[in-house]
Amino acid sequence: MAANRVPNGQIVTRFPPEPNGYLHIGHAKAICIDFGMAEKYGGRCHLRMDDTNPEKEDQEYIDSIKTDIRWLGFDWGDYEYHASDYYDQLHAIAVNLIKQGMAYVDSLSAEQVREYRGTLTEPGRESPDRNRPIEENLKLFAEMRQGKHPEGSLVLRAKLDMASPNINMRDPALYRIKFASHPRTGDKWCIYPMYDFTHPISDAIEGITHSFCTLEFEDHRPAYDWATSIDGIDHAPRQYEFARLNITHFVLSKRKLLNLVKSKIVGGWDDPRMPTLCGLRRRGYSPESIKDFVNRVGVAKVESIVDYNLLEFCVREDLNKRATRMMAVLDPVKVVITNYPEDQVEWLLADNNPENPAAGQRKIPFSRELYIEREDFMEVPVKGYHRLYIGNEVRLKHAYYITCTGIEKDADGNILEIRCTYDPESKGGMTEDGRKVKGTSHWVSARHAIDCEVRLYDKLFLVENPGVATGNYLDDLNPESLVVIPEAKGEPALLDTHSGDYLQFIRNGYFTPDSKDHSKKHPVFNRTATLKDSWSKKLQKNDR
RNA sequence: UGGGAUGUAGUGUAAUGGUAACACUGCAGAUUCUGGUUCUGCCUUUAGGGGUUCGAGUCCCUUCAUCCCAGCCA
Repeated sequence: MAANRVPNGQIVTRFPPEPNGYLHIGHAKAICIDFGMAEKYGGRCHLRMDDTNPEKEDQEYIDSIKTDIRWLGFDWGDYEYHASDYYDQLHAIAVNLIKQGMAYVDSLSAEQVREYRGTLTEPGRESPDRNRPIEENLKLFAEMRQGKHPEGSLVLRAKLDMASPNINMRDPALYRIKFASHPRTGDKWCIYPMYDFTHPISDAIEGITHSFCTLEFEDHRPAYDWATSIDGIDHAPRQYEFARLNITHFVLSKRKLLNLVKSKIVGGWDDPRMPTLCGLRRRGYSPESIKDFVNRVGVAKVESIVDYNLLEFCVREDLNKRATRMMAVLDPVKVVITNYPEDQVEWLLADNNPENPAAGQRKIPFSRELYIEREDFMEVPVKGYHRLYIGNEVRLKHAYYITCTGIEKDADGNILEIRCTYDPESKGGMTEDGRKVKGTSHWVSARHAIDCEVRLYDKLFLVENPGVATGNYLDDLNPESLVVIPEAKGEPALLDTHSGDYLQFIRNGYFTPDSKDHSKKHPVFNRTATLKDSWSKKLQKNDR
């Protein structure tokens, strides 16, 4: 995109987050564009904190933003800036503007400014202060800086065009008074520059060539072009707009995300159901899957809503390649292999990842009493069911073929244990005679099993566009977005997993140890995504 | 009713004025020691109407639809 505009091919971009919230997947799109363009054309990308509103901004956010960008795999090198680095320069430029009669101090109240601005269809009127003498402007502006005037009493405005059809050009505010302490400049300033003034000039100072931003800034481009053409600014970056990322079943507005956190609907910014980068990370998403997703979505100027399915496809595709396969039983029922020696234990070999032989193998213990998934047995099998039922033979993954001979129930009819026999010839999961066994179940040896907590995460919202039909996105919350299984049974090797590991619990989905709560003493696994499940789909169809 | 943008399968994104395509979803089937993976096939597209042209998704006119803008937020 327009890289040929730069003579030596050196393009310079910037990612300019406002540190007033955590980065989410929508920002990931911007990051991929800003850093990606620079990478692609052999340029560089600056990280610049757009910190011009001390009331909303916080060091906590600054730190998290840097962590998240690095996690995604991007590096701004030494090019780390803050809009607040330019406060002195910005101030000098403003003073010059006043001297040239191009800016004035306005004493209209905020309400009055609004009235004078006119409406979308009617032009505005000029402020009575618009022609205040330059000397007076200079004096007042100096006093503003010295803290001699209360917040809201005065504002510095550019003298542009009150009749402009573009409201952003009707004498935009350049500086406002705020007696707020800034995370970086402390109490040095009590006047702070506005976005339309700060952003373009910061871009110019840094030698940015391509300033990418979202569509809503399109209307600000004339203001951007004005600010970068102020006398003394010798570099003219150009602004390009692209559409924001929207994803079905998600909300991506800072306000709504903040509300989810504050109202404790989720556990925090890094709750695995949040679309924040820290949330997705804790959920078990790899940075590669997120970047792949963003690349597949593409860049355009049409407002669009991407199907959540595409995101899930991207994680699954990536995790399928890299996740270590393990076995865990979430809803255990006991299986007793009646012809297997009481005290015998065999350590069977299992592939860590069939998609990647280099991942090696590990050993899992097999014994007479096992757990399998409750839904892997049916007393009265439905049509097409090829798992365990009385008389049927199935394979225990990596182990043996077993045939169900009977079950034992309690007084209420609950299945207590399933009795089976095994075929010693089928060790490793196959036989010489090549007979077909359709069903394969995962399992865990009862005496070797470890107890673990498993957190089953699902979409936070039930509908594609939360709030659109109901009027309130909170009405569309999925009550089952988190289902906790306090005591799942897992194979022993699960004890050796760590935060950041990508796992697949065979036939159950992709999981990762929780970065906050997981420990050897109390293993906790978060479900990143389910496996595709054509069987339950088929069942549902048969029900209808 | 001011200004700025945008309309291509269900979704997202491509197509020097020259056969409308790719991915996801959905559906059907094959393979499989995960009902996963993999593979095969199918469904469905240029907002409407005019015009220019041998030929239009692309150029022109027009209509319609959608989004953004009236912070001393970014």
